[in-house]
Amino acid sequence: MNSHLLSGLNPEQRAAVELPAQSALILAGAGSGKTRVLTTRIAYLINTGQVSPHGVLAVTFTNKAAKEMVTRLSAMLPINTRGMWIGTFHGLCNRMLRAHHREANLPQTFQILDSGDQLSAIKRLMKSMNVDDEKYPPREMANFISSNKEQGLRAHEVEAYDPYTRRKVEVFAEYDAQCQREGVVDFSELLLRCYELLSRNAALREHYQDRFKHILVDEFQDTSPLQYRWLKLLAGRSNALFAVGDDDQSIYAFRGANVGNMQDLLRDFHVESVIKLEQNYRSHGNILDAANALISNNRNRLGKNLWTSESGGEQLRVYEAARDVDEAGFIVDEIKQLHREGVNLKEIALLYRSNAQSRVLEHALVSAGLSYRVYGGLRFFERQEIKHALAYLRLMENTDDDNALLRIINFPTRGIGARSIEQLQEAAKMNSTTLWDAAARAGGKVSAFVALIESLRSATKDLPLPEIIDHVLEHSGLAEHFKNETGAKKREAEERLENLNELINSATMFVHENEDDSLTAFLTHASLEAGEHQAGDQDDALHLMTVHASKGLEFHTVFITGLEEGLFPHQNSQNVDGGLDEERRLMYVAITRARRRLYLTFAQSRMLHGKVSYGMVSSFLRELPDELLHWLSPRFVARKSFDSYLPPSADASFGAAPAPARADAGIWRIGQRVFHQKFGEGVVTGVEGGGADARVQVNFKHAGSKWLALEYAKLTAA
DNA sequence: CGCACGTGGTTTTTT
DNA sequence: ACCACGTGCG
Repeated sequence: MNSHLLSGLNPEQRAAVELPAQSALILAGAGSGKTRVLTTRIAYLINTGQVSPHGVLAVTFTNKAAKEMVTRLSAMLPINTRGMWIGTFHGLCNRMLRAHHREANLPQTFQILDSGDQLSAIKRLMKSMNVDDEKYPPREMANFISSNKEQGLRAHEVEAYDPYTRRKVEVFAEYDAQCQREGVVDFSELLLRCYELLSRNAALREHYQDRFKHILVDEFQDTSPLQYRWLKLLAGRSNALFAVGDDDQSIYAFRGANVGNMQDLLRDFHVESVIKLEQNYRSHGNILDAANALISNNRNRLGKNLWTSESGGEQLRVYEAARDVDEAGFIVDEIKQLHREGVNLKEIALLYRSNAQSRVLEHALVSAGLSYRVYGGLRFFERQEIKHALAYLRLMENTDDDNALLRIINFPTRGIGARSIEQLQEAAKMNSTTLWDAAARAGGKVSAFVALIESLRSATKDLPLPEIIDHVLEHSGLAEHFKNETGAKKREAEERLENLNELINSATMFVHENEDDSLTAFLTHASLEAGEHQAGDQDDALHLMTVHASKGLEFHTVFITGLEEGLFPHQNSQNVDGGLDEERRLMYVAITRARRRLYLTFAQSRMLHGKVSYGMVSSFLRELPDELLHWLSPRFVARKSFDSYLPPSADASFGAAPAPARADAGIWRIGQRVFHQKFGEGVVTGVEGGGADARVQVNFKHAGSKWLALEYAKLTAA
């Protein structure tokens, strides 16, 4: 009965699916059928009676991936996937913590702080602790706390040898105490708390170890140390951990991912079988050859080479533009041509390293009347009006949630000013209570607010979820507030009202799709699934997104734009250990998104932070074999190498584009290798100013990064 | 309380 | 260039 499951799998995929019940690492290259192997493995285990659906735990990073797995599994097996433990790390930890909230020392209705909530909680705390927010930027503090938790560390476990770090540790400790008082947890707390729950409570740990005979992990290269420890704990001595990942696509080290987990897994789980999935079903040969050539420049790889049974296909098309706007113009022309040839717009992606680059592209697309969609902006549950509505609901659920209270105590305005709020905070601090308790004892407008929340709560006690929300919107004054808006803000307010209505719709959907249709469950859903970027695959529109956001997707045609030294690879990666390698993996991800056609474009100059800046072609382009590239810009037709690169002004014959306004920083360009009498070797990382003020920034091998005034500094090309 | 203006920062991001 | 945030005034 498994023949239909296994048919169509190549030998390696099949070997992975049919592995005996032991831990394994599947090195799955881009486009090698990774998700298919993962889901087929689960179906196979269940079908062969090796495990019941009840005994499987499958974990992913995104809700999208989890959903996809469930959908595919349902198509393969006639089982109810609803109760199965398939989800994100955060989703599964949340589930365990809810089930054992007492043991985890949490209220049953604990709420989840998203990154924005976390930041405001930290700001508030720092104010009350009198911490200087110039010396300790709240954002940095949030990072400090989260990254320590991702390492599995509590405040008292952090090594602090200097007063600066010690102060941060104090805030860390106080922050956790504040969250505990308020009955809220942030994202990393969800994981750490769950880890601690399992590690301290032997009975619980053994219960889950007995249950989950097979643990499957997607995108294993993206796991953090804490996530890995959590997996190890659940796997225990005898369960099988089936990890699928690709070290070459590890692009999230900056947020705590640890590729080293792959090596550790081999050692810790005595993995005998590493299976490599190297056959690619996505791209033509030249695209894969380019990807392979590029990534071979990285050291410390587990080693993998993608191949395809398809033909080589086209060469990669390279285009150099004078300015960013010309780059955009070229892209528009090519897209129009492709569209005429019958390629759907939604089969074309424009990728860039950083979000700011979308602006110029968007401008050109609008002028040309091409429809597009930018992926990755603000998400539904992160919109201001939605967060306000949710804050009412959260406060009704859990009055200890100071964050929620502060957000809405004066929104819409009800005459409770900064002064009254300060008094509340002082009173709460004095009596070590929450703001709600302090508010309950206050009079006047504050007590009216307390009464409002209480009346919302009692009036909605027995209502179904969508009606609760409807009632709150109508009686909190939120809907009213936006309805009354006039003048310049009218349109904006109308949109916000629409979004609030959409919130009711999403609650209706939620009730239909979930067994647990409580308010708490919905609020959790809102925190953990910030809302898919509006779907809408129906209309034919171009895809614009960062390279990061493109991971996992594929397109007929891909444009990788802004291939300039300093942009991609990004100059900030220069100072980070292993930074360049991660940038190269990012480029590898970008290249492997393309099925048939790949454009690589760059510009000699572009607007950056409000100034024109000049860059050199990306070193990544130089790492691609010449024979795979087809130069579309005239300049380089006769030239095979970049070594004789000249500033734009030196070549008057270039195209018809107007010459860019020239910086007097002369011939120095970002990415250029230089030599200085005193500081030695370095690379130009910035160019600015003109005339006597012209300066270049150079990152010296030994002397570090410096700004040099060109009038005085003696720089030579190296 | 709310708006106007000034200032600083500006890679990537899911949960 | 652009946006988010904070301060000071009406």
